[in-house]
Amino acid sequence: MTAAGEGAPGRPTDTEAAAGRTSARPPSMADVAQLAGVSHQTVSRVVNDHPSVLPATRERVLAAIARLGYRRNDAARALVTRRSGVLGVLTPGGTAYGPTSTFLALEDAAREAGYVLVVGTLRLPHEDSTAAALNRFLGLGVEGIAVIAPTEQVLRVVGEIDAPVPVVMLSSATRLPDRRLVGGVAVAQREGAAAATRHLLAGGASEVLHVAGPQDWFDAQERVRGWREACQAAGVSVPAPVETGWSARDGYQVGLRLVREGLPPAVFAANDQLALGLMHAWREHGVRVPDDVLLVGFDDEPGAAHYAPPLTTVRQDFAGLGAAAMRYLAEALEGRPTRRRALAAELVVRSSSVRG
Amino acid sequence: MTAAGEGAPGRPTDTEAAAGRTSARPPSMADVAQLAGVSHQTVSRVVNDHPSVLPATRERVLAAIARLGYRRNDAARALVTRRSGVLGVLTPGGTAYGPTSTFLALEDAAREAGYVLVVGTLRLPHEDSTAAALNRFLGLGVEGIAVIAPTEQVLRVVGEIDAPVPVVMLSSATRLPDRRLVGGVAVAQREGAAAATRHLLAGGASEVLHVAGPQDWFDAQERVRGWREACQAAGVSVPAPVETGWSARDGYQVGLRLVREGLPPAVFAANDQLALGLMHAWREHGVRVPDDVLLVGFDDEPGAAHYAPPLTTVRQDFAGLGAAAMRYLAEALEGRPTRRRALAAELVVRSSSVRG
DNA sequence: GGAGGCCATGTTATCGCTCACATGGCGCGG
DNA sequence: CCGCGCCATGTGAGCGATAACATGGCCTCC
Repeated sequence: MTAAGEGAPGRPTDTEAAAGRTSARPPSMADVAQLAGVSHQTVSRVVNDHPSVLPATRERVLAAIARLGYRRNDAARALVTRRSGVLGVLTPGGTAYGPTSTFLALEDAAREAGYVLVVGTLRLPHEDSTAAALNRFLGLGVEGIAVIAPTEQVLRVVGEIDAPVPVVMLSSATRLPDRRLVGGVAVAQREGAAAATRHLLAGGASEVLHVAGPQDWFDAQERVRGWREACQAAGVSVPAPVETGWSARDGYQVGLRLVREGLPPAVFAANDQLALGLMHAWREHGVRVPDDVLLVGFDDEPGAAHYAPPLTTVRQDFAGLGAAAMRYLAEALEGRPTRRRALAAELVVRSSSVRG
Repeated sequence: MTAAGEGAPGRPTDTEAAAGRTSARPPSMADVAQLAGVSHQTVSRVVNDHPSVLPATRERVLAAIARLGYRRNDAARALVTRRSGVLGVLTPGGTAYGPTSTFLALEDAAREAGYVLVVGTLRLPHEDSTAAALNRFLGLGVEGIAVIAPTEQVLRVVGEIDAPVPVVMLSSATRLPDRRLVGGVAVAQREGAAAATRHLLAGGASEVLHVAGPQDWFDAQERVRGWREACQAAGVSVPAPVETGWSARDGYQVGLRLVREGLPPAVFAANDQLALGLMHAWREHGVRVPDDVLLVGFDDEPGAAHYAPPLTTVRQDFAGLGAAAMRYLAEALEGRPTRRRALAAELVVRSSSVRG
C-alpha cells in the first residue's frame, strides 16, 4: 500500500510511537500487519486465535499489536459477520430491587457468554418508549433482546415490532403471544405466593388479605393468582385484593386505610416495599406486627431482614433467572429448541409472620 | 439437533418456519433504492433528513422503506463515521440505591442526547473486571465512558488503559489523575455530610460517631471528611470513625457492638442501609431512636421515610448527576472546555434525629 | 441573455474487517 | 522420486453505510 502517497487525508504523519499520540486514527489491522511484516489476514488469524499460525509469527504480530495499542474494530467486524456480540435489555426505569438484581444477573451471564448489554429503560408512556428502545436496539444490530419484568404494554409492543431476533421475557408472562421466538423464563411466582399464603393460614389466620401490585405487571397478576388459589384450597374466604403500586408510600396509604376500615388477621403484600409502608402506617397507630396482624412480603430485598420487625418474605432466585434467560437466548441463537423455564421461589420466615 | 448441516454456521436453513420471514439478509439501502427507483445515496439522504430531497422522492423512498421493513445498519454507519452513538458505563455490581439511580439518570440523559448505553458491572477483583470491561467498550467503539461510584482501583485502571475517549467519573474523586480527558461530576458529599453532622450537634449531641463506608470508595472518603470538618468546626471531639461495608448487615453488626461497648449520643451513618441495620440492632436491645441516640443516614433511598422511625438522611440529586455527567461528556466530545461540576445535597429531616 | 449558483440526484471511493480461495513449501506413501 | 495433501500465509472481494465530488436543470442577476 502507498505508505505516504499524496492525496491522503488524515495520513498519520509519523505516528508517534511513544506517548505522543496524534489521535489521527486508531491503528488498524493493516497498520499492525505492516509493522509485523505479515498480511492483514494473518493479523486477523492471530486476533481470532486461529490455529494455523506459526508461534514465531504470532509473537511478532502480538508485539506489533502491543506496540501500536491496536484494538479490533467491532463495527467492521459486525458488518461482515452480522454478529454484533450485543444483546439488548429492556428494563423498567426504577430502582426496585427485583428488576435491578435481575439485570445484574443477566449482565453477569451475558458477559460470561461473551456478550455485552445495551440497556433501554421504559418510561411512560410505555408504548412509545418501548418501541423507540426496540428500534434503537435493532438498528444497533443486537442479536437478542431480554425484557425484564414485562407488562401487558411491553408485550404488545414487542409483538408489533416483530423483532427479527430472539426475545426472552424474564418473568411470568402467562399469555405469551404465539410468535415464534418470544418465550420466557420465570420465577415460580404463583407457587411463592401460595406458599406465603399457606404459611399465614397455618399461623392461625382465618383469612389473608392481599395487597397487590399493579395488575398490568405479569408478576403482580401471578402473585394474586397464587394467593387466591391457596385461599381457595384452604377453604377460607377470598377478600378482594387491594390493587396499588409497588412503593412503600403506596403501602403506607393502604395501611392507613386498613387501620380506619378494619384490620384483617393477616396480610400478604406483593412486595417488600409495600410491606414496609404497611408496617409504618400500622406502627403509627399502635398496631403491632405480628401480634395484631401477620405479614409477609415478596422479594427479600436487602433490608428486609432488618425491618421492624424483620420481614417474612419470598426470596426469588434472580441470579438463576438471569442465567436462565441467557441460556434461553443462547439456545435460540443457535437454533436449538428452547423451552420455558421456571425457577423456584423460597419462603424466608422471619418475625413478621410468627407470633410468640 | 444441529439445525444446519456441517460446516455452515448460521446458514439460514428454513428453521424459521412460523412467521414466514426467510431471515436471508435484512434489506439494505441498495434494496430500498432499487425499489424506490433512486440511488442509495438518496435513500441515505432521506434517512438522515437531508434537506435537499424532493417531497415526492422522499415519499417514494419512505414507502419503500416501510414496505421492506428497512432499518439502517448502525455498524456500517459507525464504520465510516467513526461515531457509534454508544457510551459505556462502568457501574458497581450491586443493587445499592445510589449507583442504581445514578445509572438510571444517566440513561435518561443519554437517550435524550441520542446515545445508548452499554453497561459493564464491576466485580471482584476490581482490577481485572474493570480492565476487561474497558477493553470491550473500546473495541465496541464507545464515544465516551462514564464511571459510576468509582473507587481507587477503578481510577487506577482507567488511568492505565489510557482510553482514547473522554471519561467522566460520577462521584467525588478528589484526586483525579491529571490525564487530559478524565474529569468528574460530583454531588457535594462533603457538604451533605457536614450538614448532617451539624444537624445532630444542633440537636443536642455532644459528639457524633461516624459509621463509615468502605474507604476505597471516594464517596465514603468524602463523607468522612465532611463529618470531621463539621465536628472540628463545632469544637467537639472527633471519635475514630467505624469503617465497615455499605450493607444493613454491616450496620447491624456495628449496632450490636455499640450496644456492648457504649452508645454515643448521635450517629451519622454513611448510608441508609447502614442506618437501617443500626436501628435493628438497637431495637433488639431496647435502645430507642431518637430518644437514646440520634441518627442520620445518607442517600434518602425509597424506604427511608418508612423506617422505624422514619430516617433523617441526606438526599442526593442523582438525576442531576446523570444529566451533568452527560453534559460533561457531550462537551468533551465537542472539544469544548469542560469543567468539574458539583451538585447540591439536601438534608431531609425526619424523626430519627429529632427528640420530642 | 450568458454566467454563475443553487438545487436534486448520481457516482465513486473508502471505512476495517472476515470470508473464500489461491499459493508455495514440505512431509510422506507408493 | 513423484504427486497428493496439509500447513502457513497471502490476495481479492465484499459487508452497508457515508463523504466527496460530479452532473444536469433551472433560476437569477447584471
